[in-house]
Amino acid sequence: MDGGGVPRRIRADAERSTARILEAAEAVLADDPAASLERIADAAGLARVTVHRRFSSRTALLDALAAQLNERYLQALGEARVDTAPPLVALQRLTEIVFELKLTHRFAVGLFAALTPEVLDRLDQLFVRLREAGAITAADPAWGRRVYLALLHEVHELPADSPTLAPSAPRTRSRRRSTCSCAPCSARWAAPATRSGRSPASVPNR
Amino acid sequence: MDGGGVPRRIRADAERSTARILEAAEAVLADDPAASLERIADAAGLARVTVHRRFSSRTALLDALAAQLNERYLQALGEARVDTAPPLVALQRLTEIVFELKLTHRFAVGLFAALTPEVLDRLDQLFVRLREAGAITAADPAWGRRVYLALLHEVHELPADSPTLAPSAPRTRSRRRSTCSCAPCSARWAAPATRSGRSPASVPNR
DNA sequence: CCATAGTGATACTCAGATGTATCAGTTATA
DNA sequence: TATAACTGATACATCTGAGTATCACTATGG
Repeated sequence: MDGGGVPRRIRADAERSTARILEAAEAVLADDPAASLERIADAAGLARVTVHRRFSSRTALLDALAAQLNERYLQALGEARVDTAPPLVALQRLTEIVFELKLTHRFAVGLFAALTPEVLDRLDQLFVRLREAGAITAADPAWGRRVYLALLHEVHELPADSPTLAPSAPRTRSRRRSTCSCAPCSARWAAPATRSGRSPASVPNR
Repeated sequence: MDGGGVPRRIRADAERSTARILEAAEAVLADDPAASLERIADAAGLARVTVHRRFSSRTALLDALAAQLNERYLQALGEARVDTAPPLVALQRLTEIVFELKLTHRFAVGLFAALTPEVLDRLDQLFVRLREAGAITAADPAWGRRVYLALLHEVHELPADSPTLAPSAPRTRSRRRSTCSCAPCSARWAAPATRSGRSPASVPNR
């Protein structure tokens, strides 16, 4: 399936465009998952047509975002040496990195089934080791992983002025789109295709 | 602002329609938050025009869903006697009800800022009482509330065959839209207005 | 039973988004 | 420098959904 077609070398400057698009997409979509490709292109400082050239479809772009997140996760798992370091040490290292990931990949992080089985498995393995070490008691490692990620998520959703946390890291809490914190406003959940408001939120009040 | 307009009595008939629409909307939107009003109307067994007659706009419909959720929450808080019962007892009662709410109001539950300050305050008060009773140590009741809801949410997101839970309640886990569990498929996140796939998810893998 | 509220069917308008095509100009790189 | 890749601008075609209006029909409830 590689076909012996023409190599069609990719210019360095095109790769930069791709990177800028991905970056802009993450930023814009984190703020409004229903944002149009045009807004993403604007944020990237490129024309909409260029986005279409780099990504055959909107879906392809979103897939790329998910793939990027998984790469970062694998990188984080490697850096934290989750397979070899003492589990509690690994957990702390991982936490710092994942926390950062949740800030920088707010959109991708909210994608359904964003994480590949490989990433999930490696996370689960850490919880297996935590259990073996007696650090946790939960029988099911997947459950441990879910709770872990859920709690991290809640922390990262906390308002900046929360008395509970006094984070050292810079917290650029843009609180989604500022115009849409109110119930009626935010309720304009992903209005499929109209002039009416848009903007949703992945993990809200509940 | 009530204007002395014509009373325009509302027929019982119409109220039933409204209820059916809300019910259908919750079901359809839980499966696909970007679903069109047409699909909702279909699910309700009504014409799309009727939906527009009952709710002036899509936004109005979503607002109604949020309002309904808040009503249910207030009702739950009342039934659990969170203000008077021993806090741990209240917590358990509340948990059962909220757990049910998360199943029956999967969409509204995912709306950003769905819960009114009133509901949040009353929930927080319970955590204040829990702390006073020594049941928990968290300083910030809002944080307790968030963790509580987040964990409940994770439980309700667990796959039906999880070894961790052996729930007594019937668990109709439709796993969102069955066609869209895979990454590429689910990545078709709220494509604003095209023939390409749709369907997102409010609280996914992370 | 009858005035009236409610409904479905149909046909619109309007806006926004995706995706394609073309072409002229610009930039990287061998 | 010259080829090929990349880009922006522009113009389209197409689709989908929201929202409105009209009219004939049905069901409610006093």
